[in-house]
Amino acid sequence: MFPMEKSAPKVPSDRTTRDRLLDAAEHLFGIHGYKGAGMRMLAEEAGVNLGAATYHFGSKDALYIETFLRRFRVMNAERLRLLRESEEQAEGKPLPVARIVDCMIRPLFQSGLKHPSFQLLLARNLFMPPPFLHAVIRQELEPNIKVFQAALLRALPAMPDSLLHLRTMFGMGALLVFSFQMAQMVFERHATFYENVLEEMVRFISAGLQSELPPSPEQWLPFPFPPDSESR
Amino acid sequence: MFPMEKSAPKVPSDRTTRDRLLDAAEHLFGIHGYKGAGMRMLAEEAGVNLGAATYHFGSKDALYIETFLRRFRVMNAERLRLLRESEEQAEGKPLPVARIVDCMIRPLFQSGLKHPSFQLLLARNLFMPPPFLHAVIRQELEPNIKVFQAALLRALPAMPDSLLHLRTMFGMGALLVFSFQMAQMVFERHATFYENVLEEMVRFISAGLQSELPPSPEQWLPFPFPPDSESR
DNA sequence: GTCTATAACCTGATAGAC
DNA sequence: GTCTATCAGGTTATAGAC
Repeated sequence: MFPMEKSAPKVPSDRTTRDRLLDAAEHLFGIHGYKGAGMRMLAEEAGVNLGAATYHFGSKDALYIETFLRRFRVMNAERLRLLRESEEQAEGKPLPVARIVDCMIRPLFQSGLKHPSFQLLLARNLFMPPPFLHAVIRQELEPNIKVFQAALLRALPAMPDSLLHLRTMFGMGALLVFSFQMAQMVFERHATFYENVLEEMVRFISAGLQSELPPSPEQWLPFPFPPDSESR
Repeated sequence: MFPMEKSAPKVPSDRTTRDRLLDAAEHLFGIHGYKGAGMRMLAEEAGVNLGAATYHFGSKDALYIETFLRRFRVMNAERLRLLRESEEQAEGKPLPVARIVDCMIRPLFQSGLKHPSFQLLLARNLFMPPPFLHAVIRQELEPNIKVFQAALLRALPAMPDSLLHLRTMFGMGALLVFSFQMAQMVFERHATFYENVLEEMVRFISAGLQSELPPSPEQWLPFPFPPDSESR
C-alpha cells in the first residue's frame, strides 16, 4: 500500500536515451515524414538500440506525438503570453491588427531559430498531419485560435466573423509555406534577416485582413484547421 | 531496318488499364502521399493486376510523375492563356493587380472542381514534393512564374522585385493551404460558393501585394518555389 | 533499462507462363 | 498485355536473456 522508498522515477532520470531519441525523431520525421522515417533510422541516429526505442515510448505513433507536442505546447503558450502582455500595455483599448498578427507569428520564428528541425516538422503537421495527430493538434490549438479570433474581432468590429475566419486561414497558409521555406535556410542568414521577413509577413497578412469588405458578404461556414484530411 | 508494318503502338491504344491506373494513383497518392500508397493498393483500386501496374509505367516513381503532370501541365497552360487574354483586352495598359492574381489562381479552382482528387495531390506536391518530383515541378513552373512576375512588376513599378518575389510566395501559401482545405469539401457546396471564395482570396492576396513598402527595403535573396527540401 | 533475435507483415520489382 | 509466383529488403512490435 505504501509507496516504495526507492520509487523508481517512471519516466525521468534517463534523460540521455529518451531525449536523444526525441531529437532524432524531430530531425528525421521533419525531413522524411511519418512514413518516411522508420524506427531503425531513428534508433541509429540517436545511437540507441531498436528495442530500447519502442520501450521508451511504446509505439511509433506515441513517439511521433510526443516529439511534436514537446515544442508545440511551449510555442502556443508563448503566443498567448505575448498577446496578454500587449493587451495589458494597451489598457483596454483594442490592439492594432498588425500587433495581434505579430503576436501570432513571432513565436514561430523564434522557435524556428532555436529548433530548425522542429520548424520543418511543424509546417508538415499543420499542413497535413498523419491521422492520429489530427485530433491532438486541434485540441491543442483550439483555445489559442479562440483568443486570437476574439482579439481580431475587437480590432475589426465591422467584419463578419466567418469572413475573418476565412481570412485568418489565408494568413496561416502564407505563414506555413514560408515557415517551411525558412527551415531550409536557417543558419545561412543573419538575425536581422529574420526580423525583416517577420515584419514583412506581418504587413502582408495585416493588409489582407484589413482589405475592403466584399459587396455582399456570404455567410461562410467555418473551415477546420488543420484541414480535415481523410488520412495520412 | 524498316519499321514493322504492324508497329504496335508503344503506349496508347490501351486507354482503359493505363488510365484507370492513373485515376487510382491520383486519388490514393493524394490521400496517402507517395509513401503512404503502395502499388498493391493502387492496382486493387484500379482493378488491375499488380504485375500489369509496373508494366505500364516501369516504376512507382514514373507513375507518380505522370499522374502529377497529366493535369499540372494543362492547369499551367490555362493560367498563361487567361493572362494573355486579359493583356490583349487591356491593349498595352498595365493590368490591375487583382486581375493578374485572378488569372493566377482561377485555374486552380477550376481544376479543383473538375478533379477534386488532383487538387489534393497538387497541394501536397507544391508544398512538399518527394525529391524526385522536385526538379520536374520547378522546370514546369519556371516559365509560368517569370511571366506573372513580369506582369506584376509592370503593375507595381515602385516595388523592388525581390520584395515582390517574397510577397508572391506568401500569396502562394495562402492559396495552397486553402486549396488543400477546399479539396476536402468539393461537391458539398454550390458553385457560387467557390466563386465567392475565389474573389475573397483575390482580395486578400492583392491587398497583401499592394501593402505599403517597408521603410528600408532589404535586398531579399530569391526563395525557390517549391522550397528546397532535403528529402521526401 | 538495454539488448538480441525473431515474428508477422508489407514494400517495389521481376522472371516466366499464358 | 496480363497474370502468378517469388525475391530481397524493408516495416513495427514483442518475447526473453542479461
